[in-house]
Parts: sequence; C-alpha cells; structure tokens
Amino acid sequence: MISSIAELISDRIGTMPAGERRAAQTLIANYPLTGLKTVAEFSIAAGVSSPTILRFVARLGFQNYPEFQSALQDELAAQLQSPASRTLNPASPAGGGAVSPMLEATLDNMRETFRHLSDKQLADIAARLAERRGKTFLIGGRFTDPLARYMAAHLAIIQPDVYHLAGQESIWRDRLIDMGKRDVLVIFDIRRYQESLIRFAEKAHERGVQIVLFTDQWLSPIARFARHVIAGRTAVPSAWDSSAALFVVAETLIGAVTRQLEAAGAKRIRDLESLR
Amino acid sequence: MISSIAELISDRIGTMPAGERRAAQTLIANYPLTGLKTVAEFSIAAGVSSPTILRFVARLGFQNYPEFQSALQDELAAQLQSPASRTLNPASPAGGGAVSPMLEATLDNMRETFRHLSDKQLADIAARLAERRGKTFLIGGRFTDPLARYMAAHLAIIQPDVYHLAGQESIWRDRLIDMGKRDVLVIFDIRRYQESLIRFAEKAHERGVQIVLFTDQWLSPIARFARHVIAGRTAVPSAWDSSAALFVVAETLIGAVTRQLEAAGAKRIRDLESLR
DNA sequence: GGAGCGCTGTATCGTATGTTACGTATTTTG
DNA sequence: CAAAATACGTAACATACGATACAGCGCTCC
Repeated sequence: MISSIAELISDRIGTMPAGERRAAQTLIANYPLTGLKTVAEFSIAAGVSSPTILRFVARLGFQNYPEFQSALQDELAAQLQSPASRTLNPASPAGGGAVSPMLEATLDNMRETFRHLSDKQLADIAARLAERRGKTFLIGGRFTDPLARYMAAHLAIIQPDVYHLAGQESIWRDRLIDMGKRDVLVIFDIRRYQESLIRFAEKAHERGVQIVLFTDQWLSPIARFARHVIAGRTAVPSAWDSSAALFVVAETLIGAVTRQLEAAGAKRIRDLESLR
Repeated sequence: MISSIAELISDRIGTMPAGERRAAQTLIANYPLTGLKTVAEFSIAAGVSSPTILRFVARLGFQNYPEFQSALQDELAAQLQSPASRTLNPASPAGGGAVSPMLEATLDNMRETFRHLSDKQLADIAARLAERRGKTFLIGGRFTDPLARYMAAHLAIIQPDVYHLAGQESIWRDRLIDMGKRDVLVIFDIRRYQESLIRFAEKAHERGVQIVLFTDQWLSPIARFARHVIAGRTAVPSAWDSSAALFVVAETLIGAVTRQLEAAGAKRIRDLESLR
C-alpha cells in the first residue's frame, strides 16, 4: 500500500524517462517544498522544461498540477499536526528492507561510542592536535585508511605540517626518521588488526611519538603504545564492520581542533576565513 | 527580535481590524498551510473577502502575496531541514562541551537523509552495482574522495573490476576511454562543487556511463547527468560540513551489494567466506 | 543502416490568480 | 446626533500561471 507521494515517486521512478527522473530526484531531495512552488520554479530547479514537470505529475496519477499541490499540502498538514509521527522512512516495510536495522544499529553505535567518550578526553586530544609544537602524521589500515585521509584533508588546511602516510609499507616506514617526541601520530586500526601497522606504531612509540589511536571496542594491540585511545562501536547487521562511529568522532575532533585554533586566534585561521 | 512570521502576526494582531484579525487567526490555527494556498481559498477559510487577505499580508510588511508565500516556504524549509530544534534533549548536559550538539546534529542528519531515501532506491542502486556487466569506477572531491576510497576498498573485494580514480585530474580523465554503457561511475561531490568533477561526469555521461551521485541536499550540478542521486544532509554546528550521513549511506550500500551477491550465490563470495 | 517510436523542449493559448478601483456599510468623533 | 473616517466587499482588470499542440531529436529495434 502506498500512503505518501514520496513513496509513490520512489515506486515509479524506475519507469520514468530521464527528464522526469530529474524532476523526481529534485523533489525528493528537499521534499516536499519544491512541489509547492510554481511549475516554472520547479522546472528550473530540476533543470528541465515546464511540460516535463507536468508530465511528471501526470505520471504520478494527478489530473493537473494544482491537484498535485493539494495532495502535497494535505500530506504536509498531517505531518505538521503530529510531529511525533515523523518516524524515519515509513516506506520501509517492517520485514523486508534491511535498511532500517542497519541505520538503527549505526545510530546506536554512535550513541554508545560517545557515551564512553568524555568531553574532556576529546578536548585533550584536540588540544594535542592543535598545539603546533611538532608535526602530525595520519595513517590507517586497509579499510580505515580513508578515515585517515579524510581527517588529514581537513587538518592540513587549518595547520601546517600535517601528513597522511600512504602507499607501500616501506614508504611510510622510512618516514619514521622524521618523527620525534614533539610529533603526533594518528592511527586508525580495527579488526582484523594489521601486523604492519602494529610494528609501525611500536617503532614510532619508541621514538617518543604521541600516538592517538582510533580502534574498535576490542582494542587494537596498538592501544599499548597509545597516548589516547578512542574505542568506537563497529557492529552492524552486515557482513562488514562499520566505521561510521569512528568517522563521526573524527569529524567531531576536526571541528574541535578548528574551534581551538580559532579561539587561539591563529593567523592561518583568519587567513582561511577571508578565503571563504 | 522577531524571527518567524507567526511571531510577527501575534505581535501585530492587536492593531488589526476585525476582518484581518480573522485572517490572522485562521492562519495561526493551522500554520502555515493556509498561507500557502491561493488568496481565494485563504479568504474562504477565514470567511472574509480576497482584498482583506491582501491587506492583511500588506500590513505584515510584504509587498505582495507571492512574497508572503515565499517567506512562509523559506521558513518551512528551515523547519523541515533541522528537526533537531524540535527535540529538545533534556538528557544532554546543557553546560558541557561542544560535543553533544555536534553529535545530535549528525544523528539528525542521518535520520533525515534516510527519511528521503527509500529502500527501493537503495536496492536499485545496489542491484546496479551488483550486476557484473561492466566495470565500477569511484571518485570523489577534495574532502569526499576518502569516501570513494572507503567504498572502493570494500567493493573491490567482493567483485572484480572495481577501480578508484585517484591522483591528478589528467590521470583519471584518460581513464574515460575505458568507460562505456555497461559501466557504473560512483561520484561523491558536495559543496563547493568541483569544476573538474563536473566536467568529468559530463564526459562520462556522454559515453553512456551510468552515474551514481552522492551529494548534499543542494544537489551538485552532476545530478543532471546522474542515473541515481543520493542527497545527504551535511549541516552541523562546525566550520566544516559533515559527510557522515553520506558515509553511512555508503556503508549501507556496501552491505546491500554484499547481500545481493550472496543471494546470487556468487562463487567469489563463497571463496571469500572460506577466507574469514 | 534505416524506419519507427518515445522523449523533450519551444511556442502558443486560455484561464485562474493576484491586484486595484470604487461604492457601501460600519464605526468613531466632535 | 451628525459627519467624517475607516473598514469591508463587489466587480473589473492585467498578469502570470498551467496546459497543450507541435516539431526536433535521440534511441531502440529490425
């Protein structure tokens, strides 16, 4: 059974020609507001012509555009009057779709991850990353290296001397000679923990490098060498572990570091502002 | 300070004549829907004439009726996009650090992103990625390329011919000659949209490549060329946009593709199982 | 490679919509 | 109580909005 227009669209979007599909996508993207505007505005937003919009609503079963708008308004009225019913994706059939459980598990993971993570802990790590005594290196494992890249991409903008260690093991192993007590090494490592990373962490630790470890709740062996450990929940109903919680922690940290540097009035940040 | 139109009305309703006051009351009664209808409908609902409605909106300071409606729509857009403001969470320590708001916003972003995303849509994309007629290419922008890498790292394990396009523009631009109708190109692009990516997407589209686009709610121009568009929420209380919602969608897709291939009994998957 | 079909945009048309002018009703004030 | 001012609705108007016809184009299927 189809109750909302959004469902109706996603049900038939497959059978639509390209132009009408663009219309459908733009409408879904910020539903239902685009549909409440005029045909001309809708068509511009979707990058198609007016008749295409009209054919689109016709395909949905509406006699004319006003009727379509009325339906959207009625839906919106029902939604606004009972904000409690703003459940996520009522389209999902309780049994079939495996999306909701996945999302629910991910959200739970994040809440749980942050429940075990104090503000002070994050602030400390942020402070460590923000104080520019030495260099910052980032590295990750097979699946988590993208997280290291993501964090590096941001940090490298707001401060100098941020390096992502990429490529072959032999390459970043040689970078060890650049590292010392004043430096910070951010490592992402979840199961299955990688031998090469562990060895690398140990060597870095011996050189006095401060290690910040992102790992899962079972803690990578690297935790032995780490100054700070962030343990994220990774279990989801999937064949793969989820790094989403660690990703959010990383984003939070990026934000915290940025804020601390702003507060410190770093020149680089002010320069950055002017570029925005 | 007056922020919403509803406030504006209740502020001036005292100085209004009887007819306009009735208009104000009917609008407030089921705000803001009555204001989105036509003048005639509004007037009937309020039991007054059309000119009275127009005088009413004029008294609120609007030049004409469409301007008034635009203002209402903007307000509604802001309201729909940040359901966070609605759920005041007494559990979170109000005084504490800047962590909770960031997390709350991220969780909201995810819920909102998936609310606009049907199971069917995800299943369609997963099916497209799972059917092994052609090759799969992944690429991202400055900050989102790590997401492309993350997805590529997983997909490359469960199926052959998965390539992440990295490095200089000239390098992946030349890969276009390998792409054709049977291939899929997954692009991550959020504001500020990168010219190079747009050009690349256009070229790929011209070659008949099926494009799956991960973007933000304002839709990258690439949406024009995309077969499938995933619009994630990115707004968080930080100097940076958040890609966390897109990350979770990516993980969900990875899971869905894996499941489909398992269901299809792909040999590669069985081989993979034995390696675990 | 050619014929047919379907999709899309341009241009045009009729109409519903917002707007305005004006006359009547109602209230206010001296 | 009278006169003026204000408020309100009816009716006519112009704009812009949605609808439609038609032609060009690309795509698919013989």
